[in-house]
Amino acid sequence: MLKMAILGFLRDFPLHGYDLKNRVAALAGHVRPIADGTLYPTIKKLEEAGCLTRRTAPGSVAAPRHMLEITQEGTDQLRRWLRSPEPVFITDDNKWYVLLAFLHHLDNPREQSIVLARRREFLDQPAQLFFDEQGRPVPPDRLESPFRKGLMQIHRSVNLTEIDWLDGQIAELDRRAGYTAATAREA
Amino acid sequence: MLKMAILGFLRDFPLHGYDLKNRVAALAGHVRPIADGTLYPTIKKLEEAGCLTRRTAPGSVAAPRHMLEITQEGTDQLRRWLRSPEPVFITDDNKWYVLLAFLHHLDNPREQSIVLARRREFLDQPAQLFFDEQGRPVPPDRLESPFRKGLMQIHRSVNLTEIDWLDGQIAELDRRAGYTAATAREA
DNA sequence: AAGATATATATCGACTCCGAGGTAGAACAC
DNA sequence: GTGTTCTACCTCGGAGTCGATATATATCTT
Repeated sequence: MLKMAILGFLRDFPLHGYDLKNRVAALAGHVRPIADGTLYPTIKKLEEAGCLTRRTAPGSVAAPRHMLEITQEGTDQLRRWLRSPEPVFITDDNKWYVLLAFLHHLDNPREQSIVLARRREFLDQPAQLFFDEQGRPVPPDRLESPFRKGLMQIHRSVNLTEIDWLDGQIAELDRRAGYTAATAREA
Repeated sequence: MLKMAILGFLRDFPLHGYDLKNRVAALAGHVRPIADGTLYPTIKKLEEAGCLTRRTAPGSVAAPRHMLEITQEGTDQLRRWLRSPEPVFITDDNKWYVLLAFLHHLDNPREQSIVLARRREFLDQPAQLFFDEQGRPVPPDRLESPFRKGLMQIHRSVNLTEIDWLDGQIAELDRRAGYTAATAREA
């Protein structure tokens, strides 16, 4: 997840580690800062893998910065992750939202649409969150805990909101992909 | 998170590992199954810490089950985690929803209200998710990516839904806590 | 009769990430 | 002038989790 976020941000424009840290924190955990001990070793690994290069530049107020730039290899890797995300990126909300934040780097509307459809399919499964002693699902109105009731209520509302957006977005992307295909045939 | 979920479920009624696995999967990742290699060592650790005991019982169709029961020590531990959750349990949606699923095990409405208020306070912070090259926040309507736009839109809608529910719930709990205090003073 | 599937438990190596610690310079408050 | 905060980088140990692998039984399918 962190690797995707780093390459995704660098695809927009070059950044140094400290800046990256703040951007990832704002996006991923909203406000949960990403630890230095996580960020810097990950940058190092991406550099060793040839996904990014660094240039030392003078710091604005303090120590010199390492300006990071994404390479062609890094761009390819990012696109592979976005095009064929692992299942957990579809089902884990945190990871999904990070993926969504960089999906525009996949420049083919058809490919974007396919990823959104995977999420859409996942959200379609009705949520059975709680079960009784015999293993039978307990419907929201039978739950004794008001917190569990609220949890399911919120969960349902959130899902409907996202499904709504997904449907509109998928339709729009498919329309555009259709035009692109038609234009390509004409030419 | 997994430890809290295990003790939380066992607080309702005794369960064996396999059953626990399915319940945690349904709740936590919604559908993301928790790996065996995660569950069983965690159960073992909780047992060693005196938080649960196990009794071997014949399996319904297969190998013998280890029926797990929570101890007084385990109940105390669970309540401590619920009463004073670490910051990440407030800010990470996945973890927060797990906490919410077991908050009814904290039987004092005042304590429950305090936890909800912490979440409420966190949600009040306006989300600045994306920044431009100069580090200035980019408002949703200025974002070029429709995915980022959707992301912020959904995020906002979700927050409002949860805030609404939290406010109602906190008011109800405080009302009840007031009554309890009044009744206690009368007696 | 053989193979797949569901139940049920357990270990091990790998990976991700965090938290605590260290280095260092500039700005700002007291 | 001294302490604190913010910028900026880095390492090490540990916690948590996953995926692969192993074992075993019962049922259902072919």
